[in-house]
Amino acid sequence: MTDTAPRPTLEAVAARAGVSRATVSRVVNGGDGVRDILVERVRKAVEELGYVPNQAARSLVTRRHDAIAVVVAEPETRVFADPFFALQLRGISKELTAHDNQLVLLLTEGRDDHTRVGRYLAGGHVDGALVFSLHLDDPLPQLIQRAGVPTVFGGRPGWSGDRRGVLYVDSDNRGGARDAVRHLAGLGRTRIAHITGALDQTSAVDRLDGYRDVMVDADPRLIAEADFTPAGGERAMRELLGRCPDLDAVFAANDLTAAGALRVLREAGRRVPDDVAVIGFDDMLPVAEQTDPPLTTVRQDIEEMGRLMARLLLRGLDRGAPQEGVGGAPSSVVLPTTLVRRASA
Amino acid sequence: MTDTAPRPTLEAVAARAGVSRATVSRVVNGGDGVRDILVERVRKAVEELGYVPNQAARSLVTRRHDAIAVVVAEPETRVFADPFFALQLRGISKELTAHDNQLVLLLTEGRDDHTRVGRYLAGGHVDGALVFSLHLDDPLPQLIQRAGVPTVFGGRPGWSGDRRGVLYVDSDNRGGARDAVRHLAGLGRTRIAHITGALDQTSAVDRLDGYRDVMVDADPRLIAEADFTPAGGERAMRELLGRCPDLDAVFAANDLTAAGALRVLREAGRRVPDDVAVIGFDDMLPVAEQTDPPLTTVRQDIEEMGRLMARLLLRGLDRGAPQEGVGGAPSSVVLPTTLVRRASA
DNA sequence: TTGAAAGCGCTAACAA
DNA sequence: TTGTTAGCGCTTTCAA
Repeated sequence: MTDTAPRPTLEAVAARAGVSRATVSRVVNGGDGVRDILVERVRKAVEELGYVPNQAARSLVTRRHDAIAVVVAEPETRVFADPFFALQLRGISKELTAHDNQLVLLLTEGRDDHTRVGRYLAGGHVDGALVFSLHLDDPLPQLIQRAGVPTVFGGRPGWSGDRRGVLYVDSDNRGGARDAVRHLAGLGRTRIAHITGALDQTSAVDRLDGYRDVMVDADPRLIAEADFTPAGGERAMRELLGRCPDLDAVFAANDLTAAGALRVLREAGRRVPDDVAVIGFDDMLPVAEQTDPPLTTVRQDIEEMGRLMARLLLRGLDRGAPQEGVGGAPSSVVLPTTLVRRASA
Repeated sequence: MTDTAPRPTLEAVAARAGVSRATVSRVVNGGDGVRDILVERVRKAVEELGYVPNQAARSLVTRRHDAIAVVVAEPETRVFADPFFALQLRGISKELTAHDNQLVLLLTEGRDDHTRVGRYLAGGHVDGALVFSLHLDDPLPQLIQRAGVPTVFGGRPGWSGDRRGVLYVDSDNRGGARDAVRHLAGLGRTRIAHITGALDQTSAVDRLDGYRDVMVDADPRLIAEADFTPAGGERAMRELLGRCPDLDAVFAANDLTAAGALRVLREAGRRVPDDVAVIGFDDMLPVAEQTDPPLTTVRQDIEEMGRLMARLLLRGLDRGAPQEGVGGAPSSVVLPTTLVRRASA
């Protein structure tokens, strides 16, 4: 682990190029209003000295950091058990990189961490924040709001407070759920059950709402609560089978849950999709393609969600891509979902 | 998206507490050599004003950033198809947080990104780097080495260059593979096949070496090359079945591959574990527990790897936990693995 | 034990 | 078009 050699400063470059610091600064920041000959000379000096601007010094005066915090508030391990998180991150990273912004990752584990994150955000280290916090009772969103940092949420935040100016990017969970249930109905199924996700998350609530939109007069016993996990799916499926042995279809809140349900159905001797059709949500490939039979599911474009979050934030900061289409303030985005047909329904 | 209110400076705190800036600075940084009465006064002023130090100004003079870059160089999407990455990140984040360091995430996509990352690292934005780069031909490690940033690698880096002072944290891939194959042999299996991982990654090479350690005179036709994916596992398993119909066990380079193999075996009418015993690697729960039958596999403690990487780096920077045990320079770490028995072997 | 003062490396008025 | 100069907010000698 070598020590870093002392890096050349603007001063050094200026000396070498035979110009003032101001001129070097101008060239380094785009070179507008500087004669071509000088631009050339400065560029050469920069090159020769291997000059890289000191970001701390720059931030001190510009009050910009070109850095965005990504806050992942996930007390549970669920986020880490599926590629969801990584995919969003990738989308975010791509967009930030394209606009020369750094990504500062803040993972929080429980309440104690909240104050730490709040302090950090309030500390003006970053220009904005992208926040994943999908739990209804989570204090984090408000905390961040108070820190006065421009923020975009991943998924509709489930707070009851002031919603004005709250920006988020979400999938059309409700619409996707409707599509899934309609597809099952189109298959001629009439006893369509739903296994919910963790109902303290807006995505789970929205998917349940979508189910209800279609199954207006659904037998309430056809709904079983779970938590997005395979184990939860198994438990819920057993419950359902006990309560409603005549069910002929299941819409599960996500693929993991559907995988659990599939296993229980097989154990119970029900054939899928002949006896019971099953649909999941997410289109999490390693799961959806590996189940037996492969899972029909509702796909959401996770990476695109990430990219959009970053774009929205950057735009709000007056950087990033110029507004496409009509101008005006950026607003929340809800991305469409698509039904992916495989063998299970 | 509200604008940030102008934050109070040291100056303001000093004025309010009726002391000099220097004194406030001392208090904020631990308060050594300042009378208790003054410490008290300053703390109060800090509190009342909601003062948070400006990190840019501080870095400018201290040349410290309390920030560590995590570089994930993964041209393929594989990293994102399993929770491996997220778990390491979690371990890293925990350790960094415990020592008040920020995590700057740099995701690279292909070669073009390398120069960007190199520039960033050389730019002195961070105090050190944790790098995941497991491909044999990857230029990134050398690039980083040249940038002169203290670095710890995740997984043994597969370069042929100067290895002096290269620090890494890895699992005992070779030992774990040996355990797996020995376990199969202990089950009385004699025709034990191996499906490799992507052989441009050291982990795959090491696991293959472990297999060979035990199967000294193995029929070379018992080895089929794959790439850590389920599809690769299927392909390799078909190959193997064609070449060596008499095989009675398979050690797959990871769980995903094993899952693919399992499916092909079932299609081929081979019972697992009765006809063919199968072992994977990773203990990736959502996969290993969901396969049919559940997968016997070699577990590595991913999160701990991440934590250790961070600890090693921090220690090299003379921060972090005081050296446990004997002193001296930190050195690379290879973590043990454990065999987890389930139904497949 | 405290304060005064000199920068850290850069940008951004303002003059020239 | 270029240079001069005054800070940005902080830490850190050096004196007192």
